[in-house]
Amino acid sequence: MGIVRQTASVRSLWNIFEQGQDAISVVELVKQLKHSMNKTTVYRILDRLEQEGKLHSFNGSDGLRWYAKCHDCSAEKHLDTHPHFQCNECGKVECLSLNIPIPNHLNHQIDQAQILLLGQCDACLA
Amino acid sequence: MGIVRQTASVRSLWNIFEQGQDAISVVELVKQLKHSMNKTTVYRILDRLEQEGKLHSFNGSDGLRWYAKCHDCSAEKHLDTHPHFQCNECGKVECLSLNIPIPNHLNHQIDQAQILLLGQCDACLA
DNA sequence: GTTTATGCAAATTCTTTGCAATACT
DNA sequence: AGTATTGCAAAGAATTTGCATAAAC
Repeated sequence: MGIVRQTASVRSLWNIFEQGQDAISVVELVKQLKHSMNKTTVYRILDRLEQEGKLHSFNGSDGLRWYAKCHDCSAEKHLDTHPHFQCNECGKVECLSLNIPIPNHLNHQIDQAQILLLGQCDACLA
Repeated sequence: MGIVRQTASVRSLWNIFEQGQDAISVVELVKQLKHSMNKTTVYRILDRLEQEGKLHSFNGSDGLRWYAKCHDCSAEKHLDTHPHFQCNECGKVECLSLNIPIPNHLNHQIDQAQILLLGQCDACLA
């Protein structure tokens, strides 16, 4: 795993991403890992995994920081413009695998895009 | 269902939006209005103005809540998809007046879009 | 006069920091 | 051995809440 050492904590945390839903808030992770590691450690591991390009983070509409496994964003060549969908009711966040075209004639240098779509998920609609 | 009253505080706060840049963080507003009203009041007025449709809010990459005057979003008919641009260096946020097309074949009910573009503003590039 | 707005202080919640101790390679 | 990682406690920062008072309609 490169610079990031293979500690038990890192494996526990990564495991959650391998098995669970694709986007999880830090708060939720801290809650789930409460008995196996300190919350500070959770924050720090997430930081490292993001720097390594294994995860990407964004801010939910709830003001929390969310992390998700990187799919195409690891390429790093082009601007990653896949949106995240957050349910207004249950708060769950989901990565959507598609590309939202961003016009490039804006006279701004754009390095990153955070696209958050808010609505209701199928479960909450039913 | 209460009405929004025209108080001196509301006018002071609104004044900042009329004169200043189009997007301001709550923290900045609290700082600017420190001597004329309590920070709790700032939060509450912003809340009301947003409910009235005069302002819209979104979360910056800094984790802060930002507010901006509504332009087209007041129409409320269609999905407002104008992006906000935040400079990674100075942190300033700007509303960009354009429409980012969101595909509607996603099988999600989408009520709102928060599009945050990150990069460097002209001032910081120079 | 009734209802909404405000101030103040305190509480909550999320995140970061410092430092000594521990575990990885 | 050397360096990255962790735990813990404490600090910081943003936002919310409860309640009594004040101001708007």
